[in-house]
Amino acid sequence: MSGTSHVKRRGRPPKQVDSYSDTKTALIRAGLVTMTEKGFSASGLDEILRSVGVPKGSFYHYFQSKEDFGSTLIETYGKAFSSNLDKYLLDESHLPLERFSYLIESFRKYMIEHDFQRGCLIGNLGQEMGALPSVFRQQLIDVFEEWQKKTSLCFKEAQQRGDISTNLDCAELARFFWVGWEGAILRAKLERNATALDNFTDHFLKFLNK
Amino acid sequence: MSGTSHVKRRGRPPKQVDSYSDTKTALIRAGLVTMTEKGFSASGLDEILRSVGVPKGSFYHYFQSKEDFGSTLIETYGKAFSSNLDKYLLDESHLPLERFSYLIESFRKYMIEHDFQRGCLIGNLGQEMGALPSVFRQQLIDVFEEWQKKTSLCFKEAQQRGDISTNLDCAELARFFWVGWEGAILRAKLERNATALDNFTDHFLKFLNK
DNA sequence: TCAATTTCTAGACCAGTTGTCTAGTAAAAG
DNA sequence: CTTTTACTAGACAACTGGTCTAGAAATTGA
Repeated sequence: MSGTSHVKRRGRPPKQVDSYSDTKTALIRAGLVTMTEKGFSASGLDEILRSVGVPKGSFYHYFQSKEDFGSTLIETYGKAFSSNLDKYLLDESHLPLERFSYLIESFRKYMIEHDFQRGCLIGNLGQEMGALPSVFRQQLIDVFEEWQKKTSLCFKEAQQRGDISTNLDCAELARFFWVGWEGAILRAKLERNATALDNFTDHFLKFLNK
Repeated sequence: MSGTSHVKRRGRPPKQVDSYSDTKTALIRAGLVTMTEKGFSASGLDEILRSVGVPKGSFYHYFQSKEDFGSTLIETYGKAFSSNLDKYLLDESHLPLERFSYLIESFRKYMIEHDFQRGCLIGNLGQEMGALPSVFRQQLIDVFEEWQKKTSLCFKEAQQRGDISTNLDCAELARFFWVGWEGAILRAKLERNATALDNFTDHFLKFLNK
C-alpha cells in the first residue's frame, strides 16, 4: 500500500544524490493523486503522509500549512498541464484541429487509465471553492485563463486555415470548451464511464465546423 | 446569523399546526443551503445545527446518520428542481425554446441572487463522489437522468416545430446541455460572475439552430 | 577537530468532527 | 391520572485533522 519504501531514521539523513527519493517531491506527487480524486477538504494529510511513509514533522518542514501545500499543488498541476497542452497544441506535424483532437483523446485515455476516479485538480478545487482558502481563487482562475489562451491560439490557427467558422470568437470558444469539458469530467467521474466525455466532444467538434 | 428563531424548550413540543416550524424541514433547508455552497465533506453537522438552533439529539432522532441526511437532501433537491423544470418546460403559453430560455434565465437569476456562492447540490456532490458514501452515486445519476429526460422532451417539441435541426438527437442534446451547464455553474462560482453562464448559454443556443 | 548551525524527523498535542447514549420534559392516549 | 409517545438537551467517547516543539544527525567553518 505505502508507496516508495522509506526506512526512516531520526535526524538529518545523508545527502540524497539520487533525486527521485526527494521527500518534498514525493509529498507533492502523493498530494496530486489524492486531491485529483477527492479534492482538498476530503483529503487528509495523514492519508497522504501514510501513502509515502513520511511523518507529519517532515510535512511541516516543507510546507507552512495545508493551505500552502494546496497552493503548491495548484501551481505544479497548472504548469505540468500547461506543458502538456503545448506538447499537443504546438505540434506542427499535425493540422490545428487534429492536434486538438489528439489532446482530447489523451484526456480520455487518462480518465480510462485511472478508472474515472481521478479528475482535474483545478476543477475539483474550483467546485469546492466555497470551503477553501480564498487565496486559491485567483490561482485557479489564472490557471484556467492560461489553458484557455493556449487553446484559443490553436483555434485561431484553425480558423485562419478555414477550419473554423469566422463568425466564432476563438477566445470565447476556448472558454466554452474548458467550461464544458470540466463539466464532462465531473460527469464521467460520477458515471464511471466515458459517455459524457464523448458526448461533449462530439457536440463541440460538430459546433466548430458549423 | 442563526436562521428561523426557534426558542426551544425541553420535552415534547405542542403539536405544530403551522407547518413551517417543523424541525425536520428546518434541518433539510439548512442542509441544502450549506451543502449547495460547500458540498458534503466540508459541511459539518454542528454548523448546520447551530444555524437552526437544533441540538444533536434532535438531528439523530430524524436522521440515522450524516449519510442518511445527505441522501434525503439529494432526494429533496432533485424533486424540487424537477418540479421547477416542469414549471418552465411544460408552460404551454410559450414556445418550447422560449420556455428553455426562461429556465436558463431563472438559473442565472438564482446564481446572482446568492452572489455566486450557491451552486447545484447535485453537481457539488458529483464532484466529491470520490470521497462520498457510494449509495449517493446512483441517486445522483438518477437525478441527472430525470432532469435530462424533461429537458429532452422540451427539445423534442421544439424539433417537431422545426426550431431544432433534425440531425440532432434530443436526448444527447439534453445530456450535452446538463454536462456543460454544471461546468458553467462551477466556473461561475469560481469567478463570482455570470460570464461562464452567459458564454455557455450563447454557444449552446447558437448550436441549436445550426 | 569540534562546537555551532542547518536540515529534517518523531510524535505529542489540542481543537474539532461524527455519532452514541442517557436523562429529561410535556403532549397525547387510554 | 398513569402510561406511552415524541421529541429535546447536551455530555461523552472515539477519532481525525492540523500545528508545534523537541531532538538527532549531517554539515559548516574557525
